[in-house]
Amino acid sequence: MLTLKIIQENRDFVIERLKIKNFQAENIVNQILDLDLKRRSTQNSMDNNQAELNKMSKEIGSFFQSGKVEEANLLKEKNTQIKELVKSQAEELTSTEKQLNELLVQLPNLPHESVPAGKGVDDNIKVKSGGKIPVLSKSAVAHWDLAKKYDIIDFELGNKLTGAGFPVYKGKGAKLQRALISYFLDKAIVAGYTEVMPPLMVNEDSGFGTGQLPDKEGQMYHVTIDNLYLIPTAEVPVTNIFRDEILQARDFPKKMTAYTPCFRREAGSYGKDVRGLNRLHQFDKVEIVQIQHPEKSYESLTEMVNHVEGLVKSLNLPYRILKLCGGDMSFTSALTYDFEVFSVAQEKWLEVSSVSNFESYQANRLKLRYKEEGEKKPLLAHTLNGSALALPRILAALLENNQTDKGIVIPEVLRPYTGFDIID
RNA sequence: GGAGAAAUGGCCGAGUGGUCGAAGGCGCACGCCUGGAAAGUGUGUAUACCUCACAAGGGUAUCGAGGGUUCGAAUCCCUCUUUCUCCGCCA
Repeated sequence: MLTLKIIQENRDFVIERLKIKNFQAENIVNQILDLDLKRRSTQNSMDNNQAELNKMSKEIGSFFQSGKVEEANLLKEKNTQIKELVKSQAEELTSTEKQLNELLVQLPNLPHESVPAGKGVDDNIKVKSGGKIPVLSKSAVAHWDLAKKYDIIDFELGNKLTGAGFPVYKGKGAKLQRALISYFLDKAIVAGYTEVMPPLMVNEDSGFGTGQLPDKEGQMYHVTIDNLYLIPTAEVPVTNIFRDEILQARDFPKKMTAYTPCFRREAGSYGKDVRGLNRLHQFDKVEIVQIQHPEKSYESLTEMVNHVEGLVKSLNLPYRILKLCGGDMSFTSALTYDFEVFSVAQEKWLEVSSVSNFESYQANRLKLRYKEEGEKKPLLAHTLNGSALALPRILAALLENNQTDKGIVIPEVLRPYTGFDIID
């Protein structure tokens, strides 16, 4: 979330910038500023009263020790009144802080100055494209047909075991999944990321830290009996590794990568691009995460974008990179680049990666801070993450784009991992 | 799942009702010492909030979390969480 300080010092600017995200903030901002005023005056008064109480307690103690019981009892009575007052002030403070927090959490992150205005996907800006769109024979079919033809992905079996959106990968299909995961992880490790295998379920605090809770609760599978959430992305557990931490500036950047399955309820997206691998409830993804010094976070963002581009290129997929407009950006992001690959048989661009700088927005929620050499006060770090990459749509594009009369040709870079060069 | 023990600052560890944000040690930072280093030695070393100039200074809170008793709690009581040991179960 945004810090109070930013809102206090840049009230009008905050309101203006959030309009880029199509968010009308004026009302909330005003309420926040009012509540903060109230909070401070309550705190101030309560502290003074508490100080008085503390002083009196010491006096009472010394009265008792010197046997002046009368004086002590007199003070005790006076004490009771102030105590009542402090108690009610404490309650007021708690409730004010709660209200304040509820409002703060409702404000999205400020978009970076370079973020274009826009309503939705059509207003995103193409910053780069590459790769060649292959020309397929007339008999070319979509990946769901290929999956069936070569018996590598079984959607119906997934239906039987679990439900729609939970496919079963079989034979060379399963091996190919594993190959992609290993390949992506190895590339991340070479690029300096430390591999972690995090839990696939997280608690509420973690969900809050990265911004999934409270707003996007409906997107996650909730294990109510233990109050845990299945992760929608490795971003959640991996970024939360650093929750409540104070790092040293010299430790930056922290670079972590993780492969995890991801679970998404995708509530409300029925019938919309859900065919085949396009949108699943469970899918595999390799994620890269960086915790970085605020002055260097945009360098890291570029580095991450380049890393992802390298992956897509190496798979020979036609791709384009989009800079998301304000209307299409996530709540928590300051700047996001999306990667899309072209899936030829469907004739569709499929989003396979989203690389974002959250600046201090998540860090503020996470209490993820760092100390500058020789400085006393901790400052908020910047967090970034990106998919590198999400598997299903990559797989969809690979299957469709690489189909030949003889079978599906495996890209060179994956062959050491698959052990075969064609699916036939 | 059952029984018992425990949870203190970056770490170890003292502290069973008052002057304890907390002894001592280690670590770390800076200084002295040294040709350099080690040893030695001196000083410093949590976080949030309020006041305030995001300075200095002052105040409040925090000894797993939350509540309670008390004029006063790290210290007593209750609830929860976590860890360890033993038993059961088990990949």
